[in-house]
Amino acid sequence: MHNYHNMLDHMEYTYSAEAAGEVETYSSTTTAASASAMRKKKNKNTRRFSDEQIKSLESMFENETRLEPRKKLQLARELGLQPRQIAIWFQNRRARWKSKQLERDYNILRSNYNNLVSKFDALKKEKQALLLQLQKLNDIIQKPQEQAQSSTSTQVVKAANSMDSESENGDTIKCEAEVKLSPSMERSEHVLGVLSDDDTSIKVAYFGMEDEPSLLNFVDHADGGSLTSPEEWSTFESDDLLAQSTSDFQWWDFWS
DNA sequence: CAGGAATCGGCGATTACCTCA
DNA sequence: GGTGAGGTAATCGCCGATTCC
Repeated sequence: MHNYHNMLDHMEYTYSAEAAGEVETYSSTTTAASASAMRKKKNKNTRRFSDEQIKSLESMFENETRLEPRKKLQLARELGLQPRQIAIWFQNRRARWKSKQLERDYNILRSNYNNLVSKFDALKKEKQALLLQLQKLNDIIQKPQEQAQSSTSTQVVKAANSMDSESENGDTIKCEAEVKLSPSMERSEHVLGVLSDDDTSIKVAYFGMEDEPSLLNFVDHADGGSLTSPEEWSTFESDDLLAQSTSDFQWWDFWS
């Protein structure tokens, strides 16, 4: 709509070849066809900026990536270039910087991602080791209880028998049997909890949580590794979700 | 004061040309 | 010497912000 201002800008443009004496100023009355012809001629006259010019432009760019109009005019005078050329150079320079920055950002992201992947793998292995350790502990605890339970059952049978035969003393014998039975039954419920795949439920169900903090500590630091710190765990709230994503779909595959 | 036209400068995409392997 | 790739100055078309009337 109102883009012609750019056309005017471009047409009134005078190029660096002017420095060599061939000043060419395009007027706003130039037709499109002749402008095209002149552009071709202009392009033939196009020369790269000198090292000194580039050096000045670069040092200016280091200070500020966008030039104020006044500074642009001043720099143009100093370097013997047109203000438009200065503006274009800064424009192209910003584009190059942005492109490089994108590349740098990409490399940083890729590096972070690789770190996360290796941490995740380490955590998976650690979890497997802990589960294995837990299972072994469970087996160790379960065996003596089974023995105790079988001996208690024998006593209960005996007690029941004696209750039948000695009904006048039955009350004391009956109480003794109940006291011996109940702890082992409760323990067997906890043992069932160990078989769950959920770590939190394991801790709560098996160790009774706050009741036995020493045991919890033992589990948390079983490997002695630094990966078990709360900060590290916070991003992995659901192992199952991550495990699913790794088995069903390698979501990072698109990088490679 | 509101609103449309004009101006300015920036950006992304692209072109034209040059240099170099 | 021809050629393709990469770099860079410049162009084009568009947009948002600001100024002018």
